[in-house]
Amino acid sequence: MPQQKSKSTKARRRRGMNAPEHGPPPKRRRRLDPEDREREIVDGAVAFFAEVGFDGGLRDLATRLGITHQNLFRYFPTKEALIERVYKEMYLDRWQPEWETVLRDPTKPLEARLIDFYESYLAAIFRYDWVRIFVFAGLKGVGISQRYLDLVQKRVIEPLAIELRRAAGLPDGAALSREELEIAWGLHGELFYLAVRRWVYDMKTPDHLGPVVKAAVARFLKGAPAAMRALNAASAGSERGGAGDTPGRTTDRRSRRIAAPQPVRPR
Amino acid sequence: MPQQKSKSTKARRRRGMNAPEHGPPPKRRRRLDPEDREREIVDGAVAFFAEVGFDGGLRDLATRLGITHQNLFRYFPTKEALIERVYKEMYLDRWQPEWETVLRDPTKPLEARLIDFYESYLAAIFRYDWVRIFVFAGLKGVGISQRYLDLVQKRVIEPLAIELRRAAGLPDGAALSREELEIAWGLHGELFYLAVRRWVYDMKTPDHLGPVVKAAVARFLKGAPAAMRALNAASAGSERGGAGDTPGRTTDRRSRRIAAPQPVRPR
DNA sequence: CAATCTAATTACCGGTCGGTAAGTAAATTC
DNA sequence: GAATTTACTTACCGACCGGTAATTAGATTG
Repeated sequence: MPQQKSKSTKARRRRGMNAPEHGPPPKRRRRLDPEDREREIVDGAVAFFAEVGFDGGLRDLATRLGITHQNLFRYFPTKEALIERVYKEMYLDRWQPEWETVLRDPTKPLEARLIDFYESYLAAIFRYDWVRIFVFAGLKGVGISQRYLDLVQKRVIEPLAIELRRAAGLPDGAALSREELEIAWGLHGELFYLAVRRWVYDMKTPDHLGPVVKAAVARFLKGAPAAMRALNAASAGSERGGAGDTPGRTTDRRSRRIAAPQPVRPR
Repeated sequence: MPQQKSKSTKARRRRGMNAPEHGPPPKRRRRLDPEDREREIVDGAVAFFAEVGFDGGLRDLATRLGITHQNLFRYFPTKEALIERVYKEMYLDRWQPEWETVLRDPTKPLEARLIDFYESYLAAIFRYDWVRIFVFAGLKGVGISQRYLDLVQKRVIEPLAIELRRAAGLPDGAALSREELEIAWGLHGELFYLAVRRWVYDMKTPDHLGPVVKAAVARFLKGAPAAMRALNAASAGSERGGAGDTPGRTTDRRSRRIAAPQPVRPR
């Protein structure tokens, strides 16, 4: 790691041009402050790998940045290290802890909480870079995206499932079954798939997410509590008919719990 | 195209061993009938590219098949041609026209139709190979996966949206708005995202899809017709607020139809 | 201005990629 | 059995990959 130099000279930095200079490279050699250059490299790498995937060549990336590919090695010892940095920027540094509190805020109705959460969440991830890199990483089998989804499950899906239980008037406390989690994943999946359609398959999608989120949440909440109740069908019948037409298999539900040893109780 | 030989000798084919021989390659040279070899190559390519993506090397693929990579060129003039063949097998040849009729069958209630359709559809696509190649192809920007999704929209999503209109007691005939389509995409996306969680992110998902499909459809139908009605809010009041809180734009909704040009990739 | 420091470069390496050309061997035919 | 056909292989090519080593040049300092 050659960066982070004397630090006494750090004050008088900041030259003029910092734009990535996409066009024809200036003949004159640009000598940047290491942290500026590193910033450019990381940002460029995010955009580059999002577009072509992690098999993209370092020479191509360097060309986009207006530098030679060797210069990359001054900042990252290996391609893998650069990719790790991209992951970090995308998934570790961008998780907002408030999300977890918004979902549990008892002063607001569940519908408002879900709308607030998903509007904020989508504002963070509904982007070309984020979605595509996330999918690339998943296909590559990189552990970080799997761990990210585990985080989503623990901090979003499980709390939401518990709220749904409450909204359905069901007793709390028992571990969440896989089927209960699947209900909560439904809303999440619907919205994420919208992002995939947009950024992976380049389909036309609504311009503004707000109305879509509101509609999806409202629709979701109209069916989800009843579905939770249907899972725990031992107690009460469905409230409007229609959904309860496949009543079987709900008796042994308690037997196949999720493996999670820890009680999902929010901290 | 070297295959498809004299055809007069086609009758006396079929040697013994046809298994892909995954283990140590037999020292003796296997001389296969061209169509058998081609079948092995295509099947092997599907499995191989599904695993590592289309950047996987032909030498690796050939090694798995127990042949040399040159032999591949006897059957496919270029790597791209092989990949095209994989697409064809996966997406063109596996579409079942009955799907389109099942959805419109007027003798069954909509819920039963949706359950039948999605159980059949998922039985076809909820597979490691299919899902991963579909996602790989989308990221690569290959036209075929985009065209496939256009097909899905035309043959599944649009008919479903029309059925939802009917179920909501709305007048038929007018062109479908983007928002109406988005409702129908919701169910589809929820189920496809389940496949992505399973085959791309290697998460635990329910073992049997039947109950999941039934639950998702039932839940969906509890909210979707109301959402359709909320979109055409001019007629009746929404039954619980929420979705209709951006009431403007519903009047000129007819003006921005699906054909809208929409700026691609604003970024 | 020369001296210094170091960001960024040119030059190069072994390995692998998709693809070509020539040779080899397994089946068929007589 | 010998001749023939052709499925398959070995040998090789230029281009490009990630990565190393030596060199150049832009800014700062005296």
